[in-house]
Amino acid sequence: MLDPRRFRQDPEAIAEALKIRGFELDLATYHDLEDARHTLQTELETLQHERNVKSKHIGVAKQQGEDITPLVAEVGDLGSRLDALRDKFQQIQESLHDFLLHVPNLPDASVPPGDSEEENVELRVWGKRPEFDFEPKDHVELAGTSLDFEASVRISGSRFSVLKGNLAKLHRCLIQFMLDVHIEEHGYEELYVPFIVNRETMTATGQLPKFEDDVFFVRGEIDRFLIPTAEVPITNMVRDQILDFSELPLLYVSHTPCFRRESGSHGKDTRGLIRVHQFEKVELVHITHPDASWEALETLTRHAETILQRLGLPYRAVVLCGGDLGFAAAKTIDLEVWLPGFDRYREVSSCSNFVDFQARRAQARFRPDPTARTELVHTLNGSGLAIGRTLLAILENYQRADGTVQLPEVLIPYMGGVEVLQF
RNA sequence: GGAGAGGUGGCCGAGCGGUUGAAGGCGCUCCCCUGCUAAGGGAGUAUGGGCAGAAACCCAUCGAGGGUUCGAAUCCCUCCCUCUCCGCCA
Repeated sequence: MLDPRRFRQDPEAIAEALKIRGFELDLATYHDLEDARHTLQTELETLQHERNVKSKHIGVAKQQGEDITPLVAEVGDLGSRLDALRDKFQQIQESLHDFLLHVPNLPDASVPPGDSEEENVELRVWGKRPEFDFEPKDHVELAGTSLDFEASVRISGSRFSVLKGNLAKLHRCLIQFMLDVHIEEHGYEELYVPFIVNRETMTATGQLPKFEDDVFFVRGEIDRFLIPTAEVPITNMVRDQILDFSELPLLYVSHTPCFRRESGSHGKDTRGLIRVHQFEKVELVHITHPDASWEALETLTRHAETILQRLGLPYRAVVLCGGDLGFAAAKTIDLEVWLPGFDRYREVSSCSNFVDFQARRAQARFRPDPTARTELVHTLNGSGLAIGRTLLAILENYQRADGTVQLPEVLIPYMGGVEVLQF
């Protein structure tokens, strides 16, 4: 959520800044709500004050043994007038809050203009794309029966996967490898977190209220949702917390499954592991001092890149243009791995700085020094990396003419000495 | 699943219908005193909002939401959560 004060001060400037991401701010509605809020609030508070004063008088009079009936009469219908006014005020407050919850974050000044993916700007390219003296296969062809979509369709439906044998093991080892690097070399603290979360948690990170159609809902006594990314539970570690200055930055890493409805992507990426309802990720989250978040975005992105480099996978880093930017992000750098089977780069990590946007929704604060007022922290996250897509990138980049796959050096110890995958 | 006890500030904890945003303690900040140390004295110390900011003033907030009342931390209802005992269970 954007700062309501800043909003009040200059909504036109905010509307202008949001145009970069192609968001049309409904200024008329905003002004209507804000004006109504202001009028009602003043009116309500005056009336409340009146009631408080009179009630206090009654208390004093009663204690002194005076007759309070005339005083009670004087309060008259104040109560019912207050009730009516409070209802109206709360309704407006709710509408205004809801309005603000639907407004995306302001893009950082460095975010390039553009409407779609095509206008993202390449920052750097790493690694040499493999050259094959044969026609490279995609991961579905390569994995053969180790990737059992017939089973996953029977078990759950389309867009799920069943991995078998060494392919399933490689999938598990990738998780282990990534966690080890981030914990032992990059200094992250590992977390194990819930995969089913409540509405408040989903609202804090920005998935709700706007994107309820994109996530899986769990039926029950209270509303709960399957996490679409580990960012949700991890960032909510600091929801409603007041951290000490000395605790920052917090660096968390966690491996979780991610569940997505993919409701807007019918017919898109239907082949293989590229776009599924359930996949695994190792996620990096930074909770930082507001002055440190831009540097942290660099650090976090480099940490994710380290994984690709260790695995010897060619990739490029792109900065997302305004039109491709996610709802809560101020700036995002995507890491895209080269996929020979698709003859293109595909996203394996998305590293974002949310500045205070999520922190405000989450009321995640810190105290700069013992006497100071609390301030909002900044939050960042990025995949380090998406497991399924990394797995298929390994298959496609390391494939050989005979259909076997040579494993990257760093994974061999994890695989118990297995150097080549045969399917 | 059954029975019971609870949820109050950064933390502990009192209050159970009126001037209580909340005693007391711990912690923290500033000042004073004490030649170190230990200890002592004083003042201050929630969040959000009315309001860009400061002061003053005002409003709201005692797990959440409703209700009763002139007035609710306090009484009633619903929900959420925590703890203890029993049962069940990876």
